[in-house]
Amino acid sequence: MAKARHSRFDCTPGCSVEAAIGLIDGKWKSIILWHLLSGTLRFNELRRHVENCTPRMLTNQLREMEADGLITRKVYAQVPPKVEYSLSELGRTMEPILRALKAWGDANIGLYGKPNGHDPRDPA
Amino acid sequence: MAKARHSRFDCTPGCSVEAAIGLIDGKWKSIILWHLLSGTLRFNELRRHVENCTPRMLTNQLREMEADGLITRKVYAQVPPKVEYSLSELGRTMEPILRALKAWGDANIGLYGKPNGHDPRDPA
DNA sequence: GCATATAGTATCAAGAATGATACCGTGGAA
DNA sequence: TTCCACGGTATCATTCTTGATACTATATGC
Repeated sequence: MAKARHSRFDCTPGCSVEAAIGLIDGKWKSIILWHLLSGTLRFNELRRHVENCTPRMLTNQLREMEADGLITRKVYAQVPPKVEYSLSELGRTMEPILRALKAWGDANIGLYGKPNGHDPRDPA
Repeated sequence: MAKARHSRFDCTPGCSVEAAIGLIDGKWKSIILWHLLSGTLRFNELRRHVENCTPRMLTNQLREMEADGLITRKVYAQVPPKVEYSLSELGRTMEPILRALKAWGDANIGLYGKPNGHDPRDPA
């Protein structure tokens, strides 16, 4: 988060929920985390996995998650460069969340996607 | 979502994750859903639960979630008006996600908040 | 000498999300 | 007669987020 969209300070009952979601609500974060669940990936590997994500955004999201302690960045002093991203221990603790999201999506994706091959809101 | 921040159409492997999170990434949505887990609430009850949320935003988020089929809006023909919000059946299926978020937040909230009773960034 | 691959960065622009504030109708209570 | 509660809406402004595009350094292979 460039600047916390979900505040981390108030503590109404929904606070913890807010806190947790605040860490994964970047446009690509959940997807990145999901892919990292399967193992370490290099920058360009991530780019290939997360299509349509510009390098700027990818760097952005990775840096934010690194700052949040969710992922680890390992740089190899090589040329051409080699940088590996992986889940930190903390990041791994998000696995239940990610799996719950995945499960829900798998179960309900038909609702707003391709029940009959196209989305109703899709003009084509 | 005024306009889907998380696209609902691509289908890279992280797709379902994206789809699920797309429905709850409004600034207040997860919190609203969390409170509705405990039962039906009226508009102003929600306002009291979700502090700092302007009526405009509350309406906004509620309408979006209604459009997404997550919540149900029941209007009573009374004066003064009475409107009740509750989780739809679909909304209820999000409970595992919400609980996972809550569990994570509860376990890790100390990381970025009040490890010693107050936030260091809190002026008071 | 030249192109290639890697892991980014810089700059600018657009678009989306959120906030602040004021306002609405109505029926009942004071 | 005036005020309040309820469930919002309207309008404007601001801030946050995201995208597009071009660009960098350097060792290696051709």
